[in-house]
Amino acid sequence: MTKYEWIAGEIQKRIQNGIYPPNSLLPSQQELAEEFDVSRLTVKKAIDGLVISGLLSSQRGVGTRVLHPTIPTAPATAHNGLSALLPEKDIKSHIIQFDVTFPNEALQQKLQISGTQPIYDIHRLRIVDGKPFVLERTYMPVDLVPSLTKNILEGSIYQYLQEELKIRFAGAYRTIRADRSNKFDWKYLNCETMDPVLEVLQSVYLNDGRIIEYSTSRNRYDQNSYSVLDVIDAQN
Amino acid sequence: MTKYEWIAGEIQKRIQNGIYPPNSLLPSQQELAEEFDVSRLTVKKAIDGLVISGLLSSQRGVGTRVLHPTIPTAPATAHNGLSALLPEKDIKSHIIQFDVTFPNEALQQKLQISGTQPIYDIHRLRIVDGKPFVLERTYMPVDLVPSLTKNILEGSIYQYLQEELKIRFAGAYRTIRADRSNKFDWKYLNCETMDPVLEVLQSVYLNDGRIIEYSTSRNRYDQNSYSVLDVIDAQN
DNA sequence: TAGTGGTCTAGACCACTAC
DNA sequence: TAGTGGTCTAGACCACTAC
Repeated sequence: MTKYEWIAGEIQKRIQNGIYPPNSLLPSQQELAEEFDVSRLTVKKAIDGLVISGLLSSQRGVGTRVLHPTIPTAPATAHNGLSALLPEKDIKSHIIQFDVTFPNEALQQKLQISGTQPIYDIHRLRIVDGKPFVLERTYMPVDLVPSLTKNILEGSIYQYLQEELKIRFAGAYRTIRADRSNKFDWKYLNCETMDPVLEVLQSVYLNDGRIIEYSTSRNRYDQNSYSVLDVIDAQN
Repeated sequence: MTKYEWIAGEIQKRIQNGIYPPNSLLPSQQELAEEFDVSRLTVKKAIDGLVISGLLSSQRGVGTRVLHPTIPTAPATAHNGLSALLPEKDIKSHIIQFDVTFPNEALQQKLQISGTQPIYDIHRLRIVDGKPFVLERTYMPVDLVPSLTKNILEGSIYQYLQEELKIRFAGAYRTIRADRSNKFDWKYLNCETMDPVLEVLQSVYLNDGRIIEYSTSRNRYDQNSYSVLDVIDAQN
C-alpha cells in the first residue's frame, strides 16, 4: 500500500465518522501533510483520488470541500465481469453457443484483426440468483485466450483471464443503447414482446493496444441500468 | 496553458503525424523530460492525461505504448449541455412546460432540499436540425438559478449558467436505462408505439456539494446512444 | 543486469479567493 | 493581504520487466 492510498483511506474514514462533515472544508493540504508527515504532493495525490471518486471537490484559493453523501460514489464498472460486480450473488451461466469461426468484416474491425484469425463466438445467458439476468454475446481472438473450455464459460471468463492467464486490461470502451427485444430476448430473458432491452456494446483492450473482447450484453429494462460518475475538472 | 498541457498536445500531434506510430513505445519519460527541458513529473502528468483519454497505456518496467487509433478517444460527455455537445448543429428548444413549484418527496431527495424551497419544473423538446432529438424534464432549485426566463430556455440553459451566472460544475452522476415509450414520447419524439426510449437520469452538483439540477432525458432509441471510456488503472 | 515507470521529498512560484 | 490549491523542479528510491 502506498502512502497516498493510506492517506486517502484515512480521509475517507474521517468523512464516514463525521470528523469531516458534509459541506465542510478539509484542513489545508499543508496541514494534512504535516499531520501525516508526508510531502504536500502526496496529500494532493490522495485528495485527487477522492475527487475522482466524487467524495471531495477542490478549488484553488478556497480549499477542499466534503461533498454531500447523497452524491453516489464512483459506481462499480463492468470491466471485471459480472462475477466481480455482484460478489454476493449466485451467478450461473447457461451456454447457448460456443463456437470457433473466422470473423466477418464488422468483427474484424471491432477486434482489429484479419479475416484469417480465428475467434471464439460465445453466447451465454447469465443467471443471477436463479433469475435470467443478461444475455451476452462475446467475441474473442483465439490466440489471446488459448484453451478456453466449456467449463470456464460456465463460471467467469474474467476470473480465468486474470488469475490463470495473468492478463491485464488497460481499458474498456462502451456504448449503451436501447433496443426492441427480439426472439432471443423473449426466450432467454423471459421478457414481454413489448419490453425494450438495454444493450451494452463493449470493447476491452490490453496494455499493448490489442483488443481482447468485443461483446454485446442485452439486459431486461426493468432489472438493469448503467451508472456513470463524471467528475469535471474545469481546473480551479 | 500549463507545461504539461502543452507537452500532452505535442505528444498527441506526434501520434497523429505517425512519429509515434500505433503500438510503438514512446521515448522514456526521462528522455522526453530532457527533450522538453522539464522535470520527469511534468512529462508524467502529460502522459497520465493521455492515458485517461485512451491514447496511451503505461506499464512499469516496460514503457508507454501508443494504443491503436481504433479505440475511440474519450467520448464527449453531457455535462455541458446539448449545445456544447453538438456545436455544429442547429439546436432549438420547444418549451412544453415552464413552472415554479414545491418539490415532492422524491425531488427533495434528488435535489437535497426541503419541501419549502421552490424549484423550476421545465419540460423541453430539443430539436436538432429540425428533427426532434430529446425530451428533457429538468428540475432546478430557484435560489441557485435566479431569473430564469423563457428566452433562456429557448436557447441553452447551460450557457446561461456558465457565462452569465459564472456557475462552475463539479460533477455529474448519470444513470442510463431503457424504457417503454409513453404518450409524450409518441407525441414529441414522433416515435412508434413499439419503440423503446433511452433515458438518462442526471444529477449535476457544484463545488460546494449543492445539487443544481436533476433531469431526465428521453431519447429516440434509433438516434442516440451513450458512450463511456473506462480506463483501468490496475497500477503497474 | 539495465532500463522503465510509480512514488515520494522539500522546496518554490503563482493564480485565485475571501476579506 | 493572507491563505488556498495547482504547477513545477531536481533529485531519490524502488518495483517491475526483459534479457
